[in-house]
Amino acid sequence: MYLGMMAGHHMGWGIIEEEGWRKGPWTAEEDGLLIEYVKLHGEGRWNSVARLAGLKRNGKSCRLRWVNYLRPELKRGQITPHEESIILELHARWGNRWSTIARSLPGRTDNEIKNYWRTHFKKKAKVPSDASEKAKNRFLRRKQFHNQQHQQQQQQQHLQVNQEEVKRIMALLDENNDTKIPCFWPQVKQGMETISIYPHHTTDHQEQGFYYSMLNGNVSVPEASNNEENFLWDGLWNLNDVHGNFSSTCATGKAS
DNA sequence: AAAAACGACAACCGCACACCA
DNA sequence: ATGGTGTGCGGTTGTCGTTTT
Repeated sequence: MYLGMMAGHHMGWGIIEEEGWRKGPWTAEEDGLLIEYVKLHGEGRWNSVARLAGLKRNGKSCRLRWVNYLRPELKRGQITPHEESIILELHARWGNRWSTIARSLPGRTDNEIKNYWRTHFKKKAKVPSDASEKAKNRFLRRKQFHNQQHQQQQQQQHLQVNQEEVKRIMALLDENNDTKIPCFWPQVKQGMETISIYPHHTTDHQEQGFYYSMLNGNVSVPEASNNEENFLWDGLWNLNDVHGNFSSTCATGKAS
């Protein structure tokens, strides 16, 4: 039930609330006023917009319109297959933490991702006996097996990463100013295994260390990651992968 | 051709949290 | 300590266009 619609009176589907706030779809004129406001005053202080910009919209509405639609850095167009795979992987990891997922997809909003998920995957995700559920179970069994093996191994030897290779890759990422975009997290051969490197998002790479994610889903979390969320980076699995082939994922480090 | 169902997207709501006086 | 304000998040709903029956 749409309370605003009941409380206010219609102007098409553009509603004036009793308090005087407009609701419903934004007009081009309102968009223009909001853009002008942000140009002059920057983002934030949304409750001042009505007064300063002459908009009959409350602060929440203004913020939402800006964040989800008017921001210049927003990416338009369809979600790409690559973005889709990231959404799937991060949703498997974090559940409905849309804003967290959105931080890994530059130019996409939490609202957009949420809508996309609901439209494309919610029904599938509800069915517990489908192929992806079976794949997940296979994954968990496999992961458990590898964890047991690696626990023994890691007690004996500390993981030594090819530091030179890591530095080289990080320099490349920096050059491209690309460290926040999970287009490709590089992988480094480490003995028999391939390791994906997730850069820690601070300025000093020397001190931060990196997150490692083994191709086989096993994981070593270095000293630098000391909170719960980092610790959760114990490898990702791909909902798409119904055949049980588990790939290293193109995950991202935390956005700042 | 018309109605129903569906999909995509925009926008609202309630709640929680941070900050400040 | 507390109440007010601003902001962000996740859930939900409404609208509209397209597809299916």
